[in-house]
Amino acid sequence: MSHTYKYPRPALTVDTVIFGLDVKDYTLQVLLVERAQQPFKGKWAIPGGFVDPGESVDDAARRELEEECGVKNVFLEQLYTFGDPDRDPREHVVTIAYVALVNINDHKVKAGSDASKAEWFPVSRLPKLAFDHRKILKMAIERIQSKVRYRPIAFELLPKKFTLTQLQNVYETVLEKRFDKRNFRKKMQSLGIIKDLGQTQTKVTHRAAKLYSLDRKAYRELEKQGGNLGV
Amino acid sequence: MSHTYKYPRPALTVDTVIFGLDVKDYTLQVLLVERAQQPFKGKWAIPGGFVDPGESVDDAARRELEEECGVKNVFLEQLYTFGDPDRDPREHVVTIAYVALVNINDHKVKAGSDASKAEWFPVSRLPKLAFDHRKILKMAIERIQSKVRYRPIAFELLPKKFTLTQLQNVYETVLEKRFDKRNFRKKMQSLGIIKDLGQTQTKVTHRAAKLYSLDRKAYRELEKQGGNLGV
DNA sequence: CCAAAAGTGTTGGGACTACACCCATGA
DNA sequence: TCATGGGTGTAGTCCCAACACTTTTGG
Repeated sequence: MSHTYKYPRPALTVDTVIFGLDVKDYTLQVLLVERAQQPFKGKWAIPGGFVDPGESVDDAARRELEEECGVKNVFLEQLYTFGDPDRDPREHVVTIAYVALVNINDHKVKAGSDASKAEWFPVSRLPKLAFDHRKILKMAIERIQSKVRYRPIAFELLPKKFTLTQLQNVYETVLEKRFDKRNFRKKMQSLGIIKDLGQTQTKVTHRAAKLYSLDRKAYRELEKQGGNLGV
Repeated sequence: MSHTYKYPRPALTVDTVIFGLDVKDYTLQVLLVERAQQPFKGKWAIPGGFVDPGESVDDAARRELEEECGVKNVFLEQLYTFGDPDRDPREHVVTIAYVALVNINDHKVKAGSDASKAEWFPVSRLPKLAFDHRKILKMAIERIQSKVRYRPIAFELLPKKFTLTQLQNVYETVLEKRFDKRNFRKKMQSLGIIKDLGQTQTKVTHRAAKLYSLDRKAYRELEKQGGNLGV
């Protein structure tokens, strides 16, 4: 079956830049797929696919992310729409790019469900990319870094109960920057968005750390006042 | 002539939220067009149109803006892509929204070039809008306000030579907020992005104000350091 | 000399930075 | 008792907000 329109239409795809956080070795990584076909056969690319008509583009991105990574309910947001007519040599393909952030340790090697193979790359050592994907990725890195300063996405990557050191590690990894431990703790505590659970770690070979959880209600309050996290 | 594709494709449009600044009465306004056809006949809408294949979506937005408003080289940037399948009752239409900012006094009544009539509305008194345009407009207002804090778009709305009071008026109008005159001046001067031209106003019935111009080189320096304007 | 807008300096408080040491735990 | 990471307080600096009066100009 085919589809006929009065005027020509560009094709529409969704591409999702999936960032994975490896808190263990302080690296921010990206999931890329190797292209099995021309054009750019053998080059690495940001995973993506066509938007099914009748499907919202947000849903297309969520579907894509789940197929690729098997995750739901992670940070996922629209980045930008790239619409140069020559970004794909075959025809005019407009792509709506999304950014996602997942905990890499939960999604280790997880090959793509289609024919292509998928692999994590540290953002500091990227391979050659297909299409205009280098440009998309550059914008995605800027976005994820600025986003983490304003929204509590760092918390999404941690277990419900976490220590302040774990939280600090997430920030340091995404922002590729170290913070002073004392100042970081003071800042987080003064924001009033984390709750001391009155519990501690167990089975650690050193002083057990206190456990905290995100106080979502307080967070939403802060958010309303345009609150950034000041990190 | 018609166009046939193997898989169905959503239609793709560009809608541009055109903000006009009226420095005289401190209002931020939006240019809307009245719809001549169904659906939403008689309702007001954000001006827009289809993306011609082979045309970049940025170019489509620039073309749209020039047709609608007769302006070039003003602030214009992509806002967000809206892709719910039911946002248009006829079929799945994905729209890439843009935001523009022009000086309303240069573009007074300027009716749209197509059949519909165009009118400026203060953002505080908007009519009923077609489609999901209320949602688009809300996001556009947030964007223009946050943008003006980070980028020197205020300067685009002023003549090459301007006074500090004029500059302050632009900020106050877009942000719908008043600033302390002394602090505003100190801030702007300390940023080092404006040059004192050593000239003054003429033909004013009060003390003549000094004239300044934007120092674009210094501005780009500041921009590199992620510099926001702190207003 | 009056009206109208231009122009300017100081002070207090809050937030950030930088910095070094003691504490609890299990091996 | 040692190794490991957890946990804390203070002082200096900078930036911001708040605030009122004098100056220049043309009418």
